[in-house]
Amino acid sequence: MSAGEQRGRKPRADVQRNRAALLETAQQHFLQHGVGTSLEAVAKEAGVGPGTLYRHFPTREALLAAVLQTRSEELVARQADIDQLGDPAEALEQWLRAMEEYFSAFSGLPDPLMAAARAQEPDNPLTIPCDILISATDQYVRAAQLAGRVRASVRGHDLFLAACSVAWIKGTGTEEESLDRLRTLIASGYRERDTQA
Amino acid sequence: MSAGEQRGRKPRADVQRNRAALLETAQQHFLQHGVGTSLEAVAKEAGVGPGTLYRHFPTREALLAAVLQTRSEELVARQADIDQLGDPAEALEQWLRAMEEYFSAFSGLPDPLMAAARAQEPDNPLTIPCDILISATDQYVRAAQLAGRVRASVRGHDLFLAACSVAWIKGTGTEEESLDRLRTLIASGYRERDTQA
DNA sequence: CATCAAAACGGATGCTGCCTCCGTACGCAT
DNA sequence: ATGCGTACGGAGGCAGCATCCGTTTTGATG
Repeated sequence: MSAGEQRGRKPRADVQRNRAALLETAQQHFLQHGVGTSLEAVAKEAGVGPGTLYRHFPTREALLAAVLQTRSEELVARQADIDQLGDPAEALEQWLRAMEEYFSAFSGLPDPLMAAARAQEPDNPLTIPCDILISATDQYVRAAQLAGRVRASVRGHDLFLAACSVAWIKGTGTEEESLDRLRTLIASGYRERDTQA
Repeated sequence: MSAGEQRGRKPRADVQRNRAALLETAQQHFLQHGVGTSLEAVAKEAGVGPGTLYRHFPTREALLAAVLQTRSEELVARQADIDQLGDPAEALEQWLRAMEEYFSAFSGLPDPLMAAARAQEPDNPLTIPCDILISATDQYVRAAQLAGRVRASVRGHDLFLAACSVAWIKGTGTEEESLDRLRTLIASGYRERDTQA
């Protein structure tokens, strides 16, 4: 049992070096040029051939998912903070902002993310993060609903889509003020109206 | 004055033929493969060389704008119907749906549209339609606000962005049910709460 | 109808990026 | 030190973009 770790040989040193260099360089390029950046350029700057890049990360999505790994962990870490909050409505709001920031880490990121969320191809490495995010959102939504702060008809998936939309618009270069107006609009949409008992 | 129409020569026949063929073929390809479709393929199927395509439409956006022309006119036509409606809230709602359909004419259309709406490059042929749409939206919003049906803080531009978002999500292949939920969410966001006098 | 010049055509061309394949070199175990 | 297996990386095939220029088409003119 526990077969995994180092069956047979020990992992080679250059493999780990190359992988690390690729991830670091890829992140820089994604940040500067968006998710559509040239993979050849990434390989060249990382000091490896194209073949090496594609062996480590067979598709653009695989590379993207690997680069996103760090940020995913940050998001999970933020969840701990958010869960500390007493107010479930406040928690939901902060969670939505956290997701939105995650989605807008790189320009153009929402597109492959949505594709992954929809397609349900189990081999797409972006599918897993998406599923996790959707169900996490749903939990925050339910909690806020139990407290009567969010309308009963709202689903986690709806707000996942909304956060993704805002991130997409952000990625198109819209001014922050317009984004804030949109966020407010959405918040007015999901919040429960004050029941005047 | 009225200098325009046919100064000097008469327009050549092949020019008009080619332009029409290109527009027709381009529309088919945009419909089937989205706005990112291969322009070479369009030219080939239209029976012209790449040079001819690029002479008629120097950029992808120019071709897109020309193809969109017909649909823009349909949208204007729908405005006449919508303006007939007595209820300004209903009018706004229908206008938003009409815009959304316009935005989702081709998969991937929202991206260049947003780019045009933001950039304000006067040479971008998509910029003009966007400006028109935003101000039209603003008029419907104002009318509905005067009737007390839409919250005072809402701007036409906000709902333009919202419609664009929904169209974008639609383009990613999300199911119609999820879209409807999102539309409802947005509507709840901009509608005035019932004032219980 | 014949001729001419302008205008338009279209394909060859150079470029960039994607992705694969395979001879070579490297690193680890012995 | 040696050998095996793994990983490397660049060459190469392909597709799409955008341009340039020799050739053809077209309408005007006499």
